[in-house]
Amino acid sequence: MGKVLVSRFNGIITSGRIVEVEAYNGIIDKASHAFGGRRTNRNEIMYANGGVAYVYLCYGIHHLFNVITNNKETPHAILIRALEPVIGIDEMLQRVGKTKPDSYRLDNTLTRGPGNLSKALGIFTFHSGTSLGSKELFIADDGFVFPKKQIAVSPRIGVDYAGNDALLPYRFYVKGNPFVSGKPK
DNA sequence: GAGTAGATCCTCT
DNA sequence: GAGGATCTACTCA
Repeated sequence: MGKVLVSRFNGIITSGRIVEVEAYNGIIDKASHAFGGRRTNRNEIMYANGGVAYVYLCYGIHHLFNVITNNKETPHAILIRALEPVIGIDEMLQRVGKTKPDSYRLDNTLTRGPGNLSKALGIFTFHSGTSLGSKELFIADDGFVFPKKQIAVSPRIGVDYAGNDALLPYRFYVKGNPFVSGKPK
């Protein structure tokens, strides 16, 4: 949280500050693809050493971007759910297909929600497995931190099928930030 | 403003 | 052959 996710494809730089994330707690988390130690072609990446990207297609439309966080054989992941745009806003708008020349700089749907932010940064499934130490895709730390008071916790979104695990407080977000998905309070 | 359907395709059973 | 870590637009009130 508070760090900056940067993509640099074809010399075009786009980046955004991370304002909303969800944790997926490995093999004991029903909402995780790795629940019960499941291991498939798709989620094989989750069992790799931390620091790589895990991207997959959801509902046939949306690319969801995760960061693998733990050691080899321990499939923990963080889903990046929302960014606050920093660099390359025009580029991102083009990728999303938004025009709105009048008020587009205030458009907070650009990187709001996991599907949108992946599209905005130009991240697709073939980036799955990319190291976040690469020059194309990485997370930068510019020293900025959100005050603890601004960080809120809640259950995760869109994981109702996971039973009790859907209630776990694994979602973290910046209070009042307009790019956070879900309903503002 | 709230609630719901439709999009759309890869992955696993 | 079914369903999903989602989003948008449209309906109805």
